[in-house]
Amino acid sequence: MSDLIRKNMALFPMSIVMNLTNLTARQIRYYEQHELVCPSRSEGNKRLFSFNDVTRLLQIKDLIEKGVNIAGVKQVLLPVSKAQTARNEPLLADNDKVTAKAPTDLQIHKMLKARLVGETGRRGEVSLIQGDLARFFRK
DNA sequence: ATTCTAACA
DNA sequence: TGTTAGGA
Repeated sequence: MSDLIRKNMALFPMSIVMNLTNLTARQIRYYEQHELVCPSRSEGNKRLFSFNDVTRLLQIKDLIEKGVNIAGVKQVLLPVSKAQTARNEPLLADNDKVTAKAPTDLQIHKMLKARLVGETGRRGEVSLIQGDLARFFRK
């Protein structure tokens, strides 16, 4: 079984994702409304999250904690369509090997992501990012 | 027992 | 965002 399928497979319910991400159910549902994650549904209309969903939620959480609002998060994490997670199709936002289409937007996306999600989290750089980039995310 | 949607003291 | 009512 491919890794991609594994990562997009609908597996866990709300409770599990809550513990995994330390986000409230309210927040998780809210982010879903904003198309930041797209868990599939069970017959009983219960949300079923994939590994990718959890990963994205963790990234969202990270950005929110850094002071980025929904509008900003949407620009860092490309909105995902229902079909992508419901099925086992690749998520554009989760890989680097997506160089075929819209290279310009992708590059811009990666730049913003790199600046906002600095892996080494250098202090002092945060305020600068929030200050200079904030206006692009407002509203 | 869990999760869902909608709505707001 | 928290919380809660009312269902499934």
